[in-house]
Amino acid sequence: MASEFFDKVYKVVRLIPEGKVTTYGHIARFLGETRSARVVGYAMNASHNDSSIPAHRVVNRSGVLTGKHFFTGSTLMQDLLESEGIKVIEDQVQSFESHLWNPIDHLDQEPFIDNIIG
DNA sequence: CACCTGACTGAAT
DNA sequence: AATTCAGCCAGGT
Repeated sequence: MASEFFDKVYKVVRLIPEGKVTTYGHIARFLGETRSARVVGYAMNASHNDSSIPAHRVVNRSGVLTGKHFFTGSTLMQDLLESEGIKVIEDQVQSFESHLWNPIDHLDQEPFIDNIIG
């Protein structure tokens, strides 16, 4: 059962393009809850069952795959990212900033984002 | 019903 | 520069 906040988190995560990643903090900030980054992570945990949510594209602010332990197998999260063209070494996304997709940067370009904030 | 914990982060010390 | 603290939400004990 997802709260309104969780629901928004899921919608944002689903918008992350292939080959891109974003962070818990960016999502939280985008939703106007800068300090709820932790809850974003918790939302991902809660959404663990929903395969439509590309949780592997969400990493922490350093580009580290903090949530990989929650994926089946020890390297699935990394494999998924690498299959999208993102190189990962020791749980750390390489060229992290160049792969970073910040939803806030797309506020003007992505009309459907308005639906999320609603 | 009170307390603890967790895929985090920015500010304060 | 490194470490600690507080804040956020939901679910479990």
